[in-house]
Amino acid sequence: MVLGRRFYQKDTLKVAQNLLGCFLIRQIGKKKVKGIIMETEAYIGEDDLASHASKGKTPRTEIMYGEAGHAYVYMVYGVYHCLNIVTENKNFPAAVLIRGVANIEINSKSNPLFYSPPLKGGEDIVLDGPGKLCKFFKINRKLNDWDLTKREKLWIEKPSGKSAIAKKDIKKSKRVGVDYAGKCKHYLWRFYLG
DNA sequence: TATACGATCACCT
DNA sequence: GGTGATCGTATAC
Repeated sequence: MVLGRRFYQKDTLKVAQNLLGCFLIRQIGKKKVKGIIMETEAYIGEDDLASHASKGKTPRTEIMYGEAGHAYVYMVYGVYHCLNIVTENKNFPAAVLIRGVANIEINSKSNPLFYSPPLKGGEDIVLDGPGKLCKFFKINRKLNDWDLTKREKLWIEKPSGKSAIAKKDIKKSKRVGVDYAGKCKHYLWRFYLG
């Protein structure tokens, strides 16, 4: 079942945790890649000094001020892309960064369709880090502002049945790479499984 | 127009 | 553990 608009319109910290265990799905033509979301981070509001929106609305960050359920894709260090999903209401800049995905499945036995990083094959693949993740899923700036509720190209599905993720299985920690964010760097807004 | 820097990763020691 | 790659943004001039 595809996650709809309402799923993303909730409190960002909730959405970040609810996304754990869901499937991130990328389709290009008939080729499909699917993985379980293992790690997320929340970026909330202009008061969050770690967020790109802390400096206000710009052409780059305006996506975060837009409708929930859209992708915010940006480039870091001139090399890697990061995938975020916009949350909460319009005009409030918030998003969830997808940092880690595991148990990758590819629905084609022939040739690696997607870029194959030097990882172990099969379903043991773990993409730890937004850069690797985006390389593998072929996520780039063309998908910036993409609507994830459309079930095309890129979307997220809930596992069938009740979510098996128990609260106790969700671990929290400080976010990564935000030492410059003052008091905000202490926030435990990174969530992960395992 | 120019400059500084970062929500990272791979490779080195 | 430390560093270099590398480029889109924001900011300053």
